[in-house]
Amino acid sequence: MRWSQAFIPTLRDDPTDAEAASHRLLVRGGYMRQLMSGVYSLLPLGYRVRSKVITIIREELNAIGGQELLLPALHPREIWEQTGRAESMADILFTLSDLRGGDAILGPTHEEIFATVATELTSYKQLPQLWYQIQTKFRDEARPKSGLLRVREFTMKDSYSFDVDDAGLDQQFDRHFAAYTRIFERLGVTAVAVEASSGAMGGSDSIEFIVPSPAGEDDIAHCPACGYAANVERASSTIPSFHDEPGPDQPERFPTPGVHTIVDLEEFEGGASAERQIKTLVYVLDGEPTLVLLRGDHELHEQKLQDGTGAIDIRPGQPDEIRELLGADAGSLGAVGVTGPRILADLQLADRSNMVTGANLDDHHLRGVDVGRDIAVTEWLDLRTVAAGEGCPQCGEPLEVFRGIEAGHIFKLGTKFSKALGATVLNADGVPVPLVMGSYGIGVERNMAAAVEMNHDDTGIIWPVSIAPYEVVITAVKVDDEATMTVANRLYDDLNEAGIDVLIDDRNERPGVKFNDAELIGIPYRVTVGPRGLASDIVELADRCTGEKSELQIEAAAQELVRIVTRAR
RNA sequence: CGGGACGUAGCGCAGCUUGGUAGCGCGCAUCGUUCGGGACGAUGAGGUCGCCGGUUCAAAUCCGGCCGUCCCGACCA
Repeated sequence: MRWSQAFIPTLRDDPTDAEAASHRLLVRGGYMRQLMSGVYSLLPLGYRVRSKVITIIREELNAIGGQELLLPALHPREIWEQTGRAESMADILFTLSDLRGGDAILGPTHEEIFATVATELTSYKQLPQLWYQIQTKFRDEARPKSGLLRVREFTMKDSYSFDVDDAGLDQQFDRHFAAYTRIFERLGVTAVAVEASSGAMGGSDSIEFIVPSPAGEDDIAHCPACGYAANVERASSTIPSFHDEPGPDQPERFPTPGVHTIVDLEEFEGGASAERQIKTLVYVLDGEPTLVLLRGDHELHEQKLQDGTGAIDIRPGQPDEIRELLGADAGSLGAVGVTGPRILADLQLADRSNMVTGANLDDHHLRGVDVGRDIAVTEWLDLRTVAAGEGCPQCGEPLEVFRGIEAGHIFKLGTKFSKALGATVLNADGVPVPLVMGSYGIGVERNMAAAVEMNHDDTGIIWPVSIAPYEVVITAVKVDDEATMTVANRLYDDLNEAGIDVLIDDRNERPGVKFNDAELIGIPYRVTVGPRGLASDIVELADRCTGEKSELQIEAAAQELVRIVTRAR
């Protein structure tokens, strides 16, 4: 491509509304433009990167036996009602109606539709099957952000596996794990595999691939010693057990005027340290008020609450709901003697005694509470948020917590969707069994952004060769110098012929402008052709990643570049 | 959905307090001089001041409503 003919609208200034590095650089480098919140147009450079990402994904999926197909983005609402997700995912569904008055949904993911197609499978002999597509998803995110990292319309590679039993699913899951590992390697992003919550997907097991980055939105608990890694939505940890002094035979109520928080009670004369307090929260789970208990210094993780209870709709109770339920305001709540609502308690409260909690009477608390004796716990769950420094659940060494971008997610779905939609086959015994499904997703544009987050500097993007829009840029220093253009054009032709993606900067601009643009858009190799080098029969090679410069003999330049680029791919 | 900020030329911004001809830098076009790390001079083109309504002789500016965008939080694959 000749830069003079290309549409590469680079900007001198950073766009003000772009915070994340990938957002800022992709806009400034002329890769994309925003159309509306969370919706972007990919310009020629952006489209080239996207195509390369897709090619890599496609190659790796084909390598594990995936069959590519294409399903609609427009779905009838009824199918989504059959699995209950019209309701459970309602807040992110784009919905529309057609001329017949029917309701339609723009697909946010495709489990329902793949399962529908899979109803045509009839025998275990046809299994396993692995189908995938590379297709546009629509999710009406409450808060799109950070350019391509969190958008409302995006391309996803989603694959779905169908097996007759769990053993088959496990195999397909493991194959995807390996394929994903190769994909991220080839994309030039380091992704860490972590245990994750399945969220709205349901199913038994799921693994996220997380690219460490402060621009991400997921917190990962990681053990440097043994390699344990889990999203905090799911991570557990060990903490020292707490030794309780013996307490009274029954709880004692005492006045605590003005005490409304854990900290207040710690500082209150006759109060207790946070470790000795029981925090009582009121949540409404699918319309049902529920008490949630944790140790005073522990934070609830709502995803754990949702996963642990299977609730679809989950929210903190309103002040009036709390008062109606317990007869007191937040700050004086407790579960002692409460019998109506469900009481969910964090595991760390088990066997604790002589603790302090609210008395369900404003400005009063109870001391000497023995959890097992005094509170009618309905269910014990892991509800607390893991914190850095706590013990690894596998080896006990201190955990680290880091931020990252969810670059991919693979799920063992089980039979949730096949049962709901009637996708069954006959097994070897002639008995109809629901297909055992897995689903596996990678966000294409999100991975482009993740690659930029990981690979950039002050002057611009540093693309991995594998997904760079062009592998080589030839910078012709002086376009009205005949010798320069002869050499530059010949090199351009030779590289093109050798199958190298090459861009020649033949614009009539000053060299500084060209160098800066080349670095901004992040082409891995820049070859400078100009009178200065030509005088000694050389062109200059600059490596965008290392910053190193070297000289190439003109006659050997094309061959040498082909060798370098081919090796780096 | 809660909190905060912003909307004026392709991009980055000033002007608004105190109402009166819409400005600056970059970019763009033409010409000239330049040319190995974002040149210089000259001459130009380009704007329903987010939208609707109100006040006023007069609104980018004051008032009301709406829309849009970003950031923090909540939520989310």
